[in-house]
Amino acid sequence: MPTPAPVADSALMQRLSDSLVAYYRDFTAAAVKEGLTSTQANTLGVLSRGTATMRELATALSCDASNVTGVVDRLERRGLVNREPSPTDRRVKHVLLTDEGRRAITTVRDSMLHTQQGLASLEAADRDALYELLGRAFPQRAEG
Amino acid sequence: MPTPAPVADSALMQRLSDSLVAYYRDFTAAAVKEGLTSTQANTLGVLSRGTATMRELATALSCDASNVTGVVDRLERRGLVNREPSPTDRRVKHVLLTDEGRRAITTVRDSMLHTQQGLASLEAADRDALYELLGRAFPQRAEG
DNA sequence: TATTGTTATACTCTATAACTATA
DNA sequence: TATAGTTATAGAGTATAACAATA
Repeated sequence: MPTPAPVADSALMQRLSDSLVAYYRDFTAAAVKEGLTSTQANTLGVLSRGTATMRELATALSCDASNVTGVVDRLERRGLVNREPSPTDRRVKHVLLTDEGRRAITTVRDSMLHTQQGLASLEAADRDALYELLGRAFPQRAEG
Repeated sequence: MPTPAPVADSALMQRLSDSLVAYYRDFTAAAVKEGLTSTQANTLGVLSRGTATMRELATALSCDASNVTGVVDRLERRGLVNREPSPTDRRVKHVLLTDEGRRAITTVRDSMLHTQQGLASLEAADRDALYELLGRAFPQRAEG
């Protein structure tokens, strides 16, 4: 047989699911080591890309805005984020990562050993290819 | 410059995170359309590969065994799974997908349009490459 | 009128600890 | 003694609906 049969769509979907489960397990375990839930760590991850309003956080976290209040409450109580009023719209609050919050999310990422080892097992060209393929298969939606 | 600079590890981690978030969002939305939580749909997905004991479900779902009782309770109440006693060990219960449960998880998978469209936008050779790279980056652990 | 953030409420998910039945 | 599954409990995540303040 000159060429192997193409991967069935369902097999690729299944492998994506398996990869997600493995990644999420690694991420959650790393978060727990820092005393964080996966939602809390995910929130810090969003904020590590830049300040966001409560509303923007809800969008990024794919959850209702009412949930963000509690999540940010708990993070703020632990000194990992701050709420600051918007200077231009008194309804809006900006959420910022504190230095301690930035340290926490960095530690979480550095603790994802399974994922890091898996990626490190690929050659540089293969990592580039994976990066490229993921970018095409999961194009990021335009934001705000 | 003859060759492009290799993708930074942090950039690849970030893209992996973004891609899996997009996948998970699609999966959760598809589950909600079927009246399922993501945990419930994930449980049906595990069972679609074959029967599992309560203990095996806990391992596959990466959660404590005590949680599985409630998750399976709710699925069973809706007729999506059944519990059957093991013929060889009276402590053990096997969880089976019903026809309705199999229909539900199939519908969920068929409803993941964003993911399907993303994958369909790749050529066959690229889908094969993605399948292969994910398999190497996230090798599945040996199971019981 | 519409939007931002919050509160109240109810359900689900999750871990820990203690328990029963069985091996 | 150890294991499978359950129950009790408490904390966290989630959606819906209603609300006050602001635009």
